[in-house]
Amino acid sequence: MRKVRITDSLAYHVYRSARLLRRHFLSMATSLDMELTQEQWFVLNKLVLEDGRSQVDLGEEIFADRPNLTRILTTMERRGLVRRRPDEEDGRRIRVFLTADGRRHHDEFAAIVPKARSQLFAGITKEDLETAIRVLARLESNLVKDD
Amino acid sequence: MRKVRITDSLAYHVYRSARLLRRHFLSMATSLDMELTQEQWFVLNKLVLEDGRSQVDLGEEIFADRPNLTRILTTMERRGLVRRRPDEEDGRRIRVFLTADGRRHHDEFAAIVPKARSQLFAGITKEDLETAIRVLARLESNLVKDD
DNA sequence: CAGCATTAGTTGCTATAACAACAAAAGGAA
DNA sequence: TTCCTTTTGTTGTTATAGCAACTAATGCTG
Repeated sequence: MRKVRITDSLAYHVYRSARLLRRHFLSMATSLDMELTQEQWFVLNKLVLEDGRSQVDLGEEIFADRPNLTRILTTMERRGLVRRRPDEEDGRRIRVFLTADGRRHHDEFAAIVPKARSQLFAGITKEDLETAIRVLARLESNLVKDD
Repeated sequence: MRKVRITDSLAYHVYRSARLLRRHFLSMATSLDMELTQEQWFVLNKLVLEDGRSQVDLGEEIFADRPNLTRILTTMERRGLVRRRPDEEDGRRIRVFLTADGRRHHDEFAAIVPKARSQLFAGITKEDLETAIRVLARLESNLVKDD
């Protein structure tokens, strides 16, 4: 049998990049004296673009499943970044809103993103970066399809 | 301020791909009646290439930090996939060995990897795939450098 | 060789991830 | 309207992720 060497695989690099990015993200937040995880940042970002979304809506975009999102939001609510309010028309839904502090966290973090990106992507051409994004997007759609 | 839209970023796609790959991996293992996580597979793969490595050695390659690896190995040992034995020369080190069952799990899973890959990478050219791997590898080295 | 720094591994704490099971509300069909 | 299905969110269990702190063994230095 031909040996499978995981370190040659895209899957391995996706896994490794994801871990390193996660760690990098945490240290960026810490450098701003914030306690903010990558997933919490995704949520803040989504809420800035469209406040008051239901949890299901948020989950579809950041791709957290419902239980995860419940817990992420519980943590964020405890930290005062978001507020949850029942939907007045649909008793099952809960709408999620940014607090002033949540918005402040978002803006502060967003301000350093461009500089962070330029460091992360040093030595990578624009074309290659776009190719990588396109490859991952296709990989994602291949993976979603076979659900 | 220009809006940062995370879904346009490579970081977002790395995060999303990693989640989808993780999930896909689990369902592949389940389809073989195995209870095997992605990280456990990485460990098996490394041990097949070189058995009896220390935990630090394993950690460097699969990039789990020491506490994580301790717990992953504890789980794997409980499931009978690996065996830990103290290094006879260095009392601090613990060497990790594949069990027969661990090797069986590895071989069974390795056998379906090529087919899985062809599904995952459908519609992606060899060149683009290689570009994506190269981009991620560079991203990783950029991230490791600034530690 | 005595004292201290380093290395390897573990434990504790908190957060995310995947899955199953559950409860409550809404919606649809007989 | 009653019953059943679907949708939304929560809770429970197990596993990984990141960090700090700890122990034990080793190695270095005076």
